[in-house]
Amino acid sequence: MKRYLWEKIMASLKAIGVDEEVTITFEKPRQPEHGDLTTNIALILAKKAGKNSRDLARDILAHMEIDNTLVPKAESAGPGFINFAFSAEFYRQQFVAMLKNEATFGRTDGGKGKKAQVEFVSANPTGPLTVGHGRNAVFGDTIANLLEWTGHEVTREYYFNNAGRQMRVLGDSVRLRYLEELGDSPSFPEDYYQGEYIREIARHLKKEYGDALRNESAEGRFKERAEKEIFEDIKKTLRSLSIEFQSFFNEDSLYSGGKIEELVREFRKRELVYDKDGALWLKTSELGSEKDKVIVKSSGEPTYRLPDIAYHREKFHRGYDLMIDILGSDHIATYPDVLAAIKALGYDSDKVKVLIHQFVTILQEGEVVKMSTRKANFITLDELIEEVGADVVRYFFLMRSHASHLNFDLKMAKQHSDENPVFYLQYAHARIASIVRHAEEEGRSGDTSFSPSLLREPEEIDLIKVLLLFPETVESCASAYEPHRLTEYLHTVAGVFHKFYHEHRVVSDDAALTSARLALCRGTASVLRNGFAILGISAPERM
RNA sequence: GCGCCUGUAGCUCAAUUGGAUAGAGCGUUAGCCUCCGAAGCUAAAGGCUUCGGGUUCGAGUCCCGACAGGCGCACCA
Repeated sequence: MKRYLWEKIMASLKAIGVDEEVTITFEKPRQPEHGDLTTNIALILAKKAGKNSRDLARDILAHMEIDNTLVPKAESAGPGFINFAFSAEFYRQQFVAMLKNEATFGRTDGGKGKKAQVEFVSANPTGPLTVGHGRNAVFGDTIANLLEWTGHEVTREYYFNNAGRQMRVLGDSVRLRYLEELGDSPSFPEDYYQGEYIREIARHLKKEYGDALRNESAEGRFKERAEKEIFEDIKKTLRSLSIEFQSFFNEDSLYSGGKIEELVREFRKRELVYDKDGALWLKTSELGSEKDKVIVKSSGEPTYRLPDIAYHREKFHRGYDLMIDILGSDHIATYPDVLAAIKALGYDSDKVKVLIHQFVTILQEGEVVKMSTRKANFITLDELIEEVGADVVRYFFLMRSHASHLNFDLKMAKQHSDENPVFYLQYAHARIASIVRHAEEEGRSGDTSFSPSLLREPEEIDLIKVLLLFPETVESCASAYEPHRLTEYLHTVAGVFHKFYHEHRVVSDDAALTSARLALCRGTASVLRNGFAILGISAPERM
C-alpha cells in the first residue's frame, strides 16, 4: 500500500514540476481522524519548491489519481500533512492473506543471509546468577529471537573466564569451608565468597572424598568442582527461563590457541603498543581515549582488555555480519577501548553493537537491597523465578527500555502477581482458547472458511488493523534492539481484543457470522502466540 | 574533576527514531455479570514532559548550559 501511494505521489510531483530527489516516508498517525497513513512530503519540499506547505499539499493531492475503493479518503491537513484512509475492504483482504500463514506471520526476511552473534550473560562461574544477570539474560535472548524473526542466522554465545584471581579465591573459599566441615576452624577472609552455596559444594566434596582433600590445593579439585557445580546451576537457571546457548566460549582457549600472542604481535607490527615500566601499553590515547591503557602487566599477566580484544577479533574471523554485546552499565567503560582497538586493526567496528542495560534495583519491603555476589545478601535469579514465575520474570525485564533503570519491587511482584500485566496478555489468549472450546462444544468450529465481508463492526476492523501491524512492529523492535516496544504492542492487541469481545458475541445463532468472528479470534491468538514466542513467555490455553 | 545512562500523572513506565490534541498499568472515584472466561469492559480525576537558552514549518525527542539520581573512570574483571 505504501508502494502504491508512493507511485501516485511521484507521478503527481512530476506533473506539478517538482523533480527533487526525495524519499517519501509514511507514518501511522496517532489520531485516528488523521487516517491510516500520513506523509509529510509537502512539509519537506515546501521550502525547496518555494511554496507554502499547505498549498503544496493540496497541489500534490489534486494531481494524484487514486483508486477510491481502496483509499476512500485522501486529504491535506494541518500544516501540510497528506492523510490517507483505507477502506474496510482493503483491510479484510489483508487479513485473509494473513490467515494463510498464521504460524509464520510476523516473520520477515530483512536479515536473510546475515550471520549474527549475540553475546550475553557471560557471568563467570563464581556464584549463582543474580537478578541483574537476569535482565541481561532475558534481554539478550529476546534480541536473539527478534533477529531470528527478521531472518538472521543467530548464535547465542556465553563468554566466560575460569582462570585468574576470582576463580582462585573461589577455590580457596570452598577449601576453607571444606576444612570447616571437617571440624577445623580456619579464618575465613571477609573478601571471600560468603554464600551458602560454597558450603554446599564443600559438603558434596566431603561426602565424596571424606578427609582425603585435606592437603589439596585451592586450585585443584576445589576450584574445579566449584566451577562445575556452579556452571550447572547457571545453566539450569537459564533453562528455566527458556534460554539455551549455542556456544560457550572459554577465554582460556584464546591463550591455548595462541590468539593472545598473535594479537600482541599484530599490535607490535602496527605500532599500536609500547613497553614502559615493564608493562605493555596500548596507545588508546591515539584512539580517542584519555590515556593509554596497560594490556600486559609488569608481572607478565594480561589485563582483561587483551583477551577482550582478542575475543572480538575472533568474532570477526568467524565471519559474523552483526555482533551484539549485552552489557550491564557497570561495564560501560570497558567497551570503547575494545572497539577502538578493533577499528585500529582494520575491522569494521560498526558491525559490533554494544547494548548497555541499566541496573535492576530490588526493593524489598520498600528497602533497596544492595547486590553483591560475594556477600551473602543477594537475591538469586532462581529465587525470583521461584517466587513469581518465569513468565513474569521475563515480561518484567522486557517491558522497560534497557536504557532505563528498572525497579523490581519484590513485595509487589509476589503479592500482586494476579494483577501483573503479563496476565492481561495471557488472559486474552486463554479467553480465545476458551471461546474456541465453547464453539467446538456447540459444533461450530469444524469449518474454517468464512466470509470476510461479514466483519464490518468498528471493533472488528480496529482489531484487524492492529493485528496487521505485527510484522512491522517486530521489524522495528529488531532494528532498534528494543523488545519493550513489543510488549507495548501486544498489550494493545489484548486491549483491542477485549474491547471487541465485550461489544460483540462470537458464538451466536448466526452461523456465518460465527465463522467470521472465530476467524478473527484465531488471527488474534496467532499474533499473541507469535509475540509471546519472541518474548519467551508461554501462551496458556487455560489459566 | 571526566565519561555514559536517566529525569514525563501520586507511584512504575510508554510515546511510531523530529510530527498534529503526550499515553498505559498500579492507586483513587463512579458504573457494567440471567449472556462465549469480570485475571475483563466503560467513565472520571490526575501534566509548565526537572529548570534555562538554542536549532526549524514543528521539540518530551536534536544542540548548549544548569540541577538531581544511577553506573563507571586500575598494572581488578
